[in-house]
Amino acid sequence: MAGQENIINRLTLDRLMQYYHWITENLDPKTEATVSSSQLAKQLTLDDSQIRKDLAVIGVKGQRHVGFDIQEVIVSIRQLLGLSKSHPAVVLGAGRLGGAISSYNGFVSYGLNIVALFDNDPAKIGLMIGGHVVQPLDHLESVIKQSNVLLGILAVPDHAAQESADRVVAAGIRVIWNFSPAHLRLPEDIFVRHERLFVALAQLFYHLNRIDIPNG
Amino acid sequence: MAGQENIINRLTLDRLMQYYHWITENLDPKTEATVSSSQLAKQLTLDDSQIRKDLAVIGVKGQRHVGFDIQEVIVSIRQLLGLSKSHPAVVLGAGRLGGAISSYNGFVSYGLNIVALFDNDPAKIGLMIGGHVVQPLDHLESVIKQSNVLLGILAVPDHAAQESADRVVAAGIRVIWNFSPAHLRLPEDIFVRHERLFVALAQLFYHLNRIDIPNG
DNA sequence: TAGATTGTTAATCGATTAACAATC
DNA sequence: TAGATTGTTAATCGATTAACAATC
Repeated sequence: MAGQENIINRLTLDRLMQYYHWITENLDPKTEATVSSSQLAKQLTLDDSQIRKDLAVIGVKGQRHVGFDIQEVIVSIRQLLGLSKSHPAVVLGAGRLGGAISSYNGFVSYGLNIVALFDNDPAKIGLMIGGHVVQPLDHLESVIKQSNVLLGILAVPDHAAQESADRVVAAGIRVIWNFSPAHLRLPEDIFVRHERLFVALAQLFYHLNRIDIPNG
Repeated sequence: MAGQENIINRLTLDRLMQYYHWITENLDPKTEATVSSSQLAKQLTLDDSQIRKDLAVIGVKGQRHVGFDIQEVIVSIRQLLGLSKSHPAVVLGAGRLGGAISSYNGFVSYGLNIVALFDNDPAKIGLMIGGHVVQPLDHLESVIKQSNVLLGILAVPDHAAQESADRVVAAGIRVIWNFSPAHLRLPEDIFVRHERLFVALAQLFYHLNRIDIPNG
């Protein structure tokens, strides 16, 4: 009874992040105190029941006739995800994508803290990218240990992905954000989120092809 | 009966793209002629029925006792998505992310053809990024018309996203790949794929927090 | 008060997985 | 042939949406 723990699923977590983002970007707690599920639903093109359910999952209670307290929603999501904490991470691959990830302020504002950026290309080592000096991969293990890093971000080429993943896991990484197209094979207890940007092309091209021939 | 058209859904399209990628990266049609659904399923951690169903959707027939002809699978997916065609696209936003998208060879190899990269920052205009000269937004409409561009890629800051989207749509864009966190409001007939990278942080942090306190 | 909104259950929808006959 | 594999239907699972009593 006590150890019963509900793992919140991916879709719910993604939506909660969207709620948080929209509220903090668009509502001013000084002028508005509450937000209703139908208001949020309209803005994000979602069903209002969905929003009430998601908020119920994390224990946020609304007030009938009024809506949800903005501050309570913000604080609850922030606590659930630890958005006020600093989450140290390492980035592997100092190409354009790795550089973009390392220097994107949108991530920083949520608490992502890139502590180091690695590459094995001697030409890149020593370069300054988004406030980070590119370091050789030799330093990987010591940096991970020293900063207690648990999150690894892979922005390496396809062929280097599995090897990079194995190496960061061996060094103590427990969560991986994989931007490479490769399907990684890792121990069960390592959590991996695949970004797989290239698969989007399937949907984009499919829709483009259907537009090209509008004589149906 | 004739006009009956099955729209293939997002999940199926994404998986087909994964099949295509894995097969072309890992199998050599010279040495192996077929691949079985269970083989693919094992490699991609999917259910084998799923794969047979997806291939049935696009009309690929396997051979009982043997599997699916690799060439047939490749050709069918390539034709469905038009992976051999060139798909012209414009990128808005020449920051690090826009630059990464514009210069990523993985996309080019599938037929994505970035014809222009735009920014409104005078300091960036004229710069060469991944083989593209950064152009001022003034050129947007003429480039879209001249090259018959139907695909727009948004890599602009949150606050500029809606305005950028409206502008490319007005110029003739029909499909949008949105990398900004903003929720875009656009006409029904415009297809939008949201990438929303920041929502991934919710899941990553949630899992990190659960690791931090392993005394459950 | 009347109207608006939550909280929650039930209904629906859709996607995934299991199962197995067909068959090479 | 026996074993392997497809093709497809049925079963299951899970997520979304509808509905509405509770109520401020």
